[in-house]
Amino acid sequence: MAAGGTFDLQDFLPYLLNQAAEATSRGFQSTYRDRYGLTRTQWRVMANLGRFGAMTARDICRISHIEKTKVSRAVAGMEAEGLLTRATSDQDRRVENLSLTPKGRAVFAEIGQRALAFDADLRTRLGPDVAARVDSILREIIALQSDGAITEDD
Amino acid sequence: MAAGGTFDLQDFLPYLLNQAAEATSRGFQSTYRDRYGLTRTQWRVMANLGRFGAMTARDICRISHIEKTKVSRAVAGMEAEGLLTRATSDQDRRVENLSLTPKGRAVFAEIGQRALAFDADLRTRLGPDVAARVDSILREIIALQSDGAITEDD
DNA sequence: TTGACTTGGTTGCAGTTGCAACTATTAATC
DNA sequence: GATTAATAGTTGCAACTGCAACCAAGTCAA
Repeated sequence: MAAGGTFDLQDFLPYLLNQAAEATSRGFQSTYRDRYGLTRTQWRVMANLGRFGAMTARDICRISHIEKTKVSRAVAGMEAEGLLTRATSDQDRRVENLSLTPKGRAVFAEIGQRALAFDADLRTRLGPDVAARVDSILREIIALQSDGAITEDD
Repeated sequence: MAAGGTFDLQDFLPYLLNQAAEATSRGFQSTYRDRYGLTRTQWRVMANLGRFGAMTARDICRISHIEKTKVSRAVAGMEAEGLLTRATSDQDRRVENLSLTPKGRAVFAEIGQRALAFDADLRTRLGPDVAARVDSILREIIALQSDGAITEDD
Protein backbone atom coordinates (compact mmCIF):
# COMPACT_ATOMS: atom_id res chain seq x y z
CA MET A 1 0.00 0.00 0.00
CA ALA A 2 1.20 3.49 -0.74
CA ALA A 3 2.68 5.50 2.09
CA GLY A 4 0.92 8.47 3.58
CA GLY A 5 -1.76 9.43 1.12
CA THR A 6 0.35 9.06 -2.01
CA PHE A 7 -1.36 7.08 -4.68
CA ASP A 8 0.57 4.21 -6.22
CA LEU A 9 -0.85 2.64 -9.34
CA GLN A 10 0.91 -0.62 -8.58
CA ASP A 11 -1.26 -1.10 -5.50
CA PHE A 12 -4.54 -0.08 -7.12
CA LEU A 13 -6.88 -3.03 -7.24
CA PRO A 14 -8.50 -2.22 -10.59
CA TYR A 15 -5.04 -1.86 -12.10
CA LEU A 16 -3.79 -5.13 -10.66
CA LEU A 17 -6.88 -6.90 -11.89
CA ASN A 18 -6.40 -5.45 -15.34
CA GLN A 19 -2.79 -6.49 -15.47
CA ALA A 20 -3.60 -10.01 -14.36
CA ALA A 21 -6.49 -10.24 -16.80
CA GLU A 22 -4.40 -8.95 -19.68
CA ALA A 23 -1.52 -11.24 -18.87
CA THR A 24 -3.63 -14.36 -18.84
CA SER A 25 -5.93 -13.42 -21.71
CA ARG A 26 -2.96 -12.68 -23.89
CA GLY A 27 -1.64 -16.11 -23.32
CA PHE A 28 -4.78 -17.77 -24.56
CA GLN A 29 -5.62 -15.35 -27.31
CA SER A 30 -3.42 -17.04 -29.88
CA THR A 31 -5.48 -20.20 -29.55
CA TYR A 32 -8.75 -18.75 -30.76
CA ARG A 33 -7.40 -15.89 -32.82
CA ASP A 34 -4.40 -17.22 -34.68
CA ARG A 35 -5.60 -20.80 -35.03
CA TYR A 36 -9.27 -20.18 -35.75
CA GLY A 37 -9.56 -16.51 -36.68
CA LEU A 38 -12.00 -15.71 -33.90
CA THR A 39 -12.19 -12.49 -31.94
CA ARG A 40 -12.45 -12.64 -28.19
CA THR A 41 -16.15 -11.84 -28.30
CA GLN A 42 -16.74 -14.52 -30.90
CA TRP A 43 -14.92 -17.03 -28.75
CA ARG A 44 -17.09 -16.09 -25.79
CA VAL A 45 -20.28 -16.35 -27.78
CA MET A 46 -19.15 -19.74 -28.96
CA ALA A 47 -18.33 -20.83 -25.43
CA ASN A 48 -21.82 -19.95 -24.29
CA LEU A 49 -23.51 -21.70 -27.16
CA GLY A 50 -21.26 -24.69 -26.73
CA ARG A 51 -22.06 -24.92 -23.07
CA PHE A 52 -25.74 -24.08 -22.99
CA GLY A 53 -26.91 -25.09 -26.44
CA ALA A 54 -29.32 -22.93 -28.39
CA MET A 55 -29.93 -19.51 -26.88
CA THR A 56 -30.70 -15.97 -27.95
CA ALA A 57 -28.28 -13.09 -28.27
CA ARG A 58 -30.04 -11.48 -25.36
CA ASP A 59 -29.36 -14.51 -23.17
CA ILE A 60 -25.70 -14.34 -24.06
CA CYS A 61 -25.65 -10.67 -23.11
CA ARG A 62 -27.19 -11.40 -19.74
CA ILE A 63 -25.02 -14.34 -18.87
CA SER A 64 -21.69 -13.03 -20.06
CA HIS A 65 -22.18 -9.30 -19.57
CA ILE A 66 -21.24 -8.54 -23.13
CA GLU A 67 -22.67 -5.48 -24.80
CA LYS A 68 -25.40 -6.33 -27.27
CA THR A 69 -23.76 -4.63 -30.24
CA LYS A 70 -20.68 -6.74 -29.70
CA VAL A 71 -22.76 -9.89 -29.59
CA SER A 72 -24.67 -8.81 -32.68
CA ARG A 73 -21.54 -8.30 -34.70
CA ALA A 74 -19.85 -11.41 -33.37
CA VAL A 75 -22.88 -13.47 -34.35
CA ALA A 76 -22.93 -11.96 -37.83
CA GLY A 77 -19.29 -12.84 -38.33
CA MET A 78 -19.69 -16.36 -37.04
CA GLU A 79 -22.72 -16.94 -39.19
CA ALA A 80 -20.72 -15.83 -42.21
CA GLU A 81 -18.05 -18.34 -41.25
CA GLY A 82 -20.62 -21.11 -40.94
CA LEU A 83 -20.02 -21.54 -37.22
CA LEU A 84 -23.59 -20.91 -36.12
CA THR A 85 -27.10 -20.58 -37.48
CA ARG A 86 -29.99 -18.35 -36.50
CA ALA A 87 -33.58 -19.48 -36.36
CA THR A 88 -36.25 -16.88 -35.87
CA SER A 89 -38.53 -17.88 -33.04
CA ASP A 90 -42.11 -18.77 -33.90
CA GLN A 91 -43.46 -17.34 -30.67
CA ASP A 92 -41.70 -14.01 -31.02
CA ARG A 93 -40.27 -13.08 -34.34
CA ARG A 94 -37.92 -10.51 -32.87
CA VAL A 95 -36.04 -13.33 -31.20
CA GLU A 96 -33.38 -15.39 -32.92
CA ASN A 97 -32.40 -18.74 -31.51
CA LEU A 98 -28.72 -19.22 -32.05
CA SER A 99 -27.00 -22.57 -32.20
CA LEU A 100 -23.64 -23.86 -33.30
CA THR A 101 -23.36 -25.74 -36.55
CA PRO A 102 -21.47 -29.04 -36.59
CA LYS A 103 -18.46 -27.04 -37.71
CA GLY A 104 -19.00 -24.63 -34.83
CA ARG A 105 -19.27 -27.46 -32.36
CA ALA A 106 -16.09 -29.00 -33.69
CA VAL A 107 -14.19 -25.75 -33.30
CA PHE A 108 -15.62 -25.27 -29.83
CA ALA A 109 -14.58 -28.75 -28.83
CA GLU A 110 -11.02 -28.07 -29.91
CA ILE A 111 -10.67 -24.64 -28.36
CA GLY A 112 -12.51 -25.84 -25.26
CA GLN A 113 -9.97 -28.60 -24.79
CA ARG A 114 -7.14 -26.17 -25.13
CA ALA A 115 -8.86 -23.81 -22.71
CA LEU A 116 -9.20 -26.54 -20.12
CA ALA A 117 -5.54 -27.36 -20.51
CA PHE A 118 -4.57 -23.71 -20.33
CA ASP A 119 -6.62 -23.17 -17.20
CA ALA A 120 -5.27 -26.30 -15.56
CA ASP A 121 -1.71 -25.29 -16.33
CA LEU A 122 -2.32 -21.84 -14.90
CA ARG A 123 -3.72 -23.26 -11.69
CA THR A 124 -0.95 -25.77 -11.39
CA ARG A 125 1.61 -23.05 -11.67
CA LEU A 126 -0.22 -20.94 -9.12
CA GLY A 127 -0.20 -23.78 -6.65
CA PRO A 128 -3.13 -25.40 -4.88
CA ASP A 129 -3.55 -22.74 -2.19
CA VAL A 130 -3.99 -19.89 -4.60
CA ALA A 131 -5.94 -21.93 -7.11
CA ALA A 132 -8.41 -22.86 -4.42
CA ARG A 133 -9.11 -19.27 -3.43
CA VAL A 134 -8.86 -17.29 -6.60
CA ASP A 135 -12.26 -18.20 -8.03
CA SER A 136 -14.27 -17.21 -5.02
CA ILE A 137 -12.31 -14.00 -4.59
CA LEU A 138 -12.87 -12.98 -8.17
CA ARG A 139 -16.54 -13.87 -8.00
CA GLU A 140 -16.84 -11.75 -4.90
CA ILE A 141 -15.30 -8.81 -6.68
CA ILE A 142 -17.57 -9.29 -9.66
CA ALA A 143 -20.61 -9.50 -7.41
CA LEU A 144 -19.62 -6.33 -5.57
CA GLN A 145 -19.81 -4.19 -8.60
CA SER A 146 -22.90 -5.67 -10.14
CA ASP A 147 -24.99 -3.64 -7.70
CA GLY A 148 -23.89 -0.58 -9.58
CA ALA A 149 -23.67 0.02 -13.31
CA ILE A 150 -24.75 -2.74 -15.65
CA THR A 151 -22.78 -1.60 -18.67
CA GLU A 152 -19.99 -3.66 -20.07
CA ASP A 153 -17.01 -3.47 -22.32
CA ASP A 154 -14.05 -5.61 -23.07
CA MET B 1 -15.22 -26.53 -12.21
CA ALA B 2 -16.79 -28.00 -15.31
CA ALA B 3 -17.86 -31.60 -15.26
CA GLY B 4 -16.08 -34.27 -17.28
CA GLY B 5 -14.08 -32.40 -19.87
CA THR B 6 -16.77 -29.88 -20.75
CA PHE B 7 -15.47 -26.38 -20.86
CA ASP B 8 -17.35 -23.76 -18.89
CA LEU B 9 -16.48 -20.15 -19.53
CA GLN B 10 -17.68 -19.17 -16.07
CA ASP B 11 -14.85 -21.18 -14.51
CA PHE B 12 -12.14 -20.04 -16.90
CA LEU B 13 -9.57 -18.03 -15.02
CA PRO B 14 -8.81 -15.52 -17.78
CA TYR B 15 -12.53 -14.87 -18.13
CA LEU B 16 -13.08 -14.40 -14.41
CA LEU B 17 -10.13 -12.05 -14.24
CA ASN B 18 -11.49 -10.05 -17.14
CA GLN B 19 -14.92 -9.79 -15.58
CA ALA B 20 -13.50 -8.67 -12.27
CA ALA B 21 -11.18 -6.20 -13.94
CA GLU B 22 -13.96 -4.75 -16.05
CA ALA B 23 -16.32 -4.51 -13.13
CA THR B 24 -13.89 -2.56 -10.98
CA SER B 25 -12.38 -0.46 -13.76
CA ARG B 26 -15.83 0.59 -14.88
CA GLY B 27 -16.56 1.89 -11.45
CA PHE B 28 -13.57 4.17 -11.40
CA GLN B 29 -13.64 5.21 -15.02
CA SER B 30 -16.09 8.03 -14.48
CA THR B 31 -13.63 9.73 -12.18
CA TYR B 32 -10.89 10.28 -14.72
CA ARG B 33 -13.00 10.23 -17.85
CA ASP B 34 -16.12 12.20 -17.07
CA ARG B 35 -14.58 14.60 -14.59
CA TYR B 36 -11.24 15.23 -16.27
CA GLY B 37 -11.62 13.99 -19.84
CA LEU B 38 -8.79 11.51 -19.58
CA THR B 39 -8.58 8.11 -21.23
CA ARG B 40 -7.51 5.13 -19.19
CA THR B 41 -4.07 5.17 -20.72
CA GLN B 42 -3.70 8.88 -20.03
CA TRP B 43 -4.69 8.32 -16.43
CA ARG B 44 -2.09 5.58 -16.14
CA VAL B 45 0.62 7.69 -17.69
CA MET B 46 -0.31 10.44 -15.27
CA ALA B 47 -0.22 8.06 -12.33
CA ASN B 48 3.29 6.97 -13.24
CA LEU B 49 4.56 10.49 -13.68
CA GLY B 50 2.86 11.57 -10.50
CA ARG B 51 4.42 8.78 -8.53
CA PHE B 52 7.89 8.62 -10.03
CA GLY B 53 8.45 12.15 -11.29
CA ALA B 54 10.10 12.79 -14.64
CA MET B 55 10.56 9.73 -16.77
CA THR B 56 10.62 8.71 -20.42
CA ALA B 57 7.83 7.11 -22.43
CA ARG B 58 9.93 3.99 -22.60
CA ASP B 59 10.14 3.83 -18.81
CA ILE B 60 6.38 4.07 -18.59
CA CYS B 61 6.05 1.25 -21.08
CA ARG B 62 8.37 -0.95 -19.08
CA ILE B 63 6.83 -0.26 -15.71
CA SER B 64 3.18 -0.37 -16.66
CA HIS B 65 3.29 -2.80 -19.57
CA ILE B 66 1.50 -0.39 -21.87
CA GLU B 67 2.16 -0.57 -25.57
CA LYS B 68 4.39 2.23 -26.80
CA THR B 69 1.95 3.55 -29.39
CA LYS B 70 -0.66 3.97 -26.69
CA VAL B 71 1.77 5.86 -24.52
CA SER B 72 2.83 8.00 -27.46
CA ARG B 73 -0.71 9.04 -28.22
CA ALA B 74 -1.64 9.50 -24.59
CA VAL B 75 1.36 11.78 -24.10
CA ALA B 76 0.47 13.81 -27.18
CA GLY B 77 -3.03 14.34 -25.89
CA MET B 78 -1.91 15.26 -22.41
CA GLU B 79 0.65 17.67 -23.75
CA ALA B 80 -2.07 19.36 -25.79
CA GLU B 81 -4.13 19.67 -22.60
CA GLY B 82 -1.22 21.22 -20.76
CA LEU B 83 -0.95 18.32 -18.34
CA LEU B 84 2.65 17.44 -19.09
CA THR B 85 5.74 18.72 -20.88
CA ARG B 86 8.43 16.98 -22.85
CA ALA B 87 12.10 17.85 -22.66
CA THR B 88 14.46 16.26 -25.13
CA SER B 89 17.40 14.72 -23.32
CA ASP B 90 20.80 16.28 -23.88
CA GLN B 91 22.61 12.96 -23.64
CA ASP B 92 20.34 11.19 -26.13
CA ARG B 93 18.17 13.28 -28.35
CA ARG B 94 15.87 10.39 -29.14
CA VAL B 95 14.72 10.43 -25.54
CA GLU B 96 12.07 12.72 -24.15
CA ASN B 97 11.88 13.35 -20.44
CA LEU B 98 8.26 13.69 -19.49
CA SER B 99 7.01 15.50 -16.43
CA LEU B 100 3.68 16.77 -15.18
CA THR B 101 2.98 20.47 -15.29
CA PRO B 102 1.57 22.13 -12.16
CA LYS B 103 -1.86 21.62 -13.70
CA GLY B 104 -1.05 17.98 -14.31
CA ARG B 105 0.11 17.54 -10.73
CA ALA B 106 -3.06 19.15 -9.45
CA VAL B 107 -5.24 16.83 -11.50
CA PHE B 108 -3.20 13.85 -10.41
CA ALA B 109 -3.56 14.85 -6.77
CA GLU B 110 -7.32 14.99 -7.10
CA ILE B 111 -7.77 11.77 -9.03
CA GLY B 112 -5.21 10.09 -6.81
CA GLN B 113 -7.22 10.95 -3.74
CA ARG B 114 -10.35 9.57 -5.31
CA ALA B 115 -8.48 6.46 -6.35
CA LEU B 116 -7.27 5.88 -2.82
CA ALA B 117 -10.80 6.25 -1.54
CA PHE B 118 -12.16 3.97 -4.26
CA ASP B 119 -9.58 1.32 -3.50
CA ALA B 120 -10.17 1.54 0.23
CA ASP B 121 -13.90 1.22 -0.25
CA LEU B 122 -13.45 -1.79 -2.48
CA ARG B 123 -11.24 -3.51 0.07
CA THR B 124 -13.59 -2.70 2.89
CA ARG B 125 -16.47 -4.22 1.02
CA LEU B 126 -14.41 -7.30 0.22
CA GLY B 127 -13.56 -7.78 3.85
CA PRO B 128 -10.16 -8.03 5.50
CA ASP B 129 -9.52 -11.66 4.64
CA VAL B 130 -9.92 -11.22 0.92
CA ALA B 131 -8.32 -7.80 0.87
CA ALA B 132 -5.24 -9.23 2.53
CA ARG B 133 -4.78 -11.96 -0.06
CA VAL B 134 -5.90 -10.47 -3.30
CA ASP B 135 -2.80 -8.40 -4.02
CA SER B 136 -0.32 -11.19 -3.67
CA ILE B 137 -2.51 -13.54 -5.68
CA LEU B 138 -2.83 -11.07 -8.53
CA ARG B 139 0.86 -10.32 -8.48
CA GLU B 140 1.57 -14.01 -8.68
CA ILE B 141 -0.65 -14.33 -11.72
CA ILE B 142 1.00 -11.34 -13.34
CA ALA B 143 4.44 -12.74 -12.62
CA LEU B 144 3.49 -16.12 -14.07
CA GLN B 145 2.78 -14.78 -17.49
CA SER B 146 5.67 -12.38 -17.71
CA ASP B 147 7.92 -15.31 -18.51
CA GLY B 148 6.08 -15.61 -21.79
CA ALA B 149 5.06 -12.91 -24.23
CA ILE B 150 5.84 -9.30 -23.40
CA THR B 151 3.18 -7.68 -25.53
CA GLU B 152 0.37 -5.70 -24.00
CA ASP B 153 -3.03 -4.32 -24.73
CA ASP B 154 -5.82 -2.82 -22.76
C1' DT C 1 -58.16 -0.46 -33.69
C1' DT C 2 -55.30 2.75 -32.28
C1' DG C 3 -51.69 4.69 -29.90
C1' DA C 4 -47.83 4.69 -26.42
C1' DC C 5 -44.41 1.80 -24.60
C1' DT C 6 -41.16 -2.01 -24.33
C1' DT C 7 -37.93 -5.21 -26.20
C1' DG C 8 -34.60 -8.00 -29.49
C1' DG C 9 -31.50 -6.88 -32.56
C1' DT C 10 -28.86 -3.79 -36.12
C1' DT C 11 -26.41 0.18 -37.87
C1' DG C 12 -23.76 4.79 -38.21
C1' DC C 13 -20.28 7.19 -36.40
C1' DA C 14 -16.59 8.78 -33.93
C1' DG C 15 -12.97 7.29 -31.00
C1' DT C 16 -9.42 3.67 -29.60
C1' DT C 17 -6.47 -0.04 -30.43
C1' DG C 18 -2.61 -3.29 -32.34
C1' DC C 19 0.50 -4.01 -35.68
C1' DA C 20 3.74 -2.98 -39.04
C1' DA C 21 6.29 0.40 -41.16
C1' DC C 22 8.47 4.56 -40.60
C1' DT C 23 11.91 8.66 -38.98
C1' DA C 24 15.59 10.17 -36.31
C1' DT C 25 19.28 9.32 -33.38
C1' DT C 26 22.82 6.48 -31.18
C1' DA C 27 25.86 2.30 -30.83
C1' DA C 28 28.67 -1.22 -32.83
C1' DT C 29 31.54 -3.22 -36.23
C1' DC C 30 34.65 -3.09 -39.77
C1' DG D 1 34.91 7.29 -41.30
C1' DA D 2 31.32 4.23 -43.42
C1' DT D 3 28.01 0.70 -42.79
C1' DT D 4 25.01 -1.91 -40.15
C1' DA D 5 22.23 -2.68 -36.25
C1' DA D 6 19.61 -1.15 -32.39
C1' DT D 7 16.58 2.07 -29.96
C1' DA D 8 12.95 6.11 -28.79
C1' DG D 9 9.16 7.59 -30.48
C1' DT D 10 5.48 8.51 -34.36
C1' DT D 11 2.17 7.46 -37.90
C1' DG D 12 -1.04 4.88 -41.34
C1' DC D 13 -4.28 1.58 -41.59
C1' DA D 14 -7.53 -1.77 -40.74
C1' DA D 15 -10.15 -3.73 -37.11
C1' DC D 16 -12.78 -3.28 -32.90
C1' DT D 17 -15.45 -0.74 -29.56
C1' DG D 18 -19.24 2.18 -27.16
C1' DC D 19 -22.94 4.91 -27.61
C1' DA D 20 -26.95 6.66 -29.49
C1' DA D 21 -30.20 6.27 -32.86
C1' DC D 22 -32.72 3.23 -35.29
C1' DC D 23 -36.11 -0.71 -37.11
C1' DA D 24 -39.26 -4.34 -36.45
C1' DA D 25 -42.11 -7.00 -33.49
C1' DG D 26 -44.80 -7.57 -29.39
C1' DT D 27 -47.54 -5.74 -25.23
C1' DC D 28 -50.70 -3.05 -22.91
C1' DA D 29 -54.63 -0.06 -22.20
C1' DA D 30 -58.34 2.40 -23.62
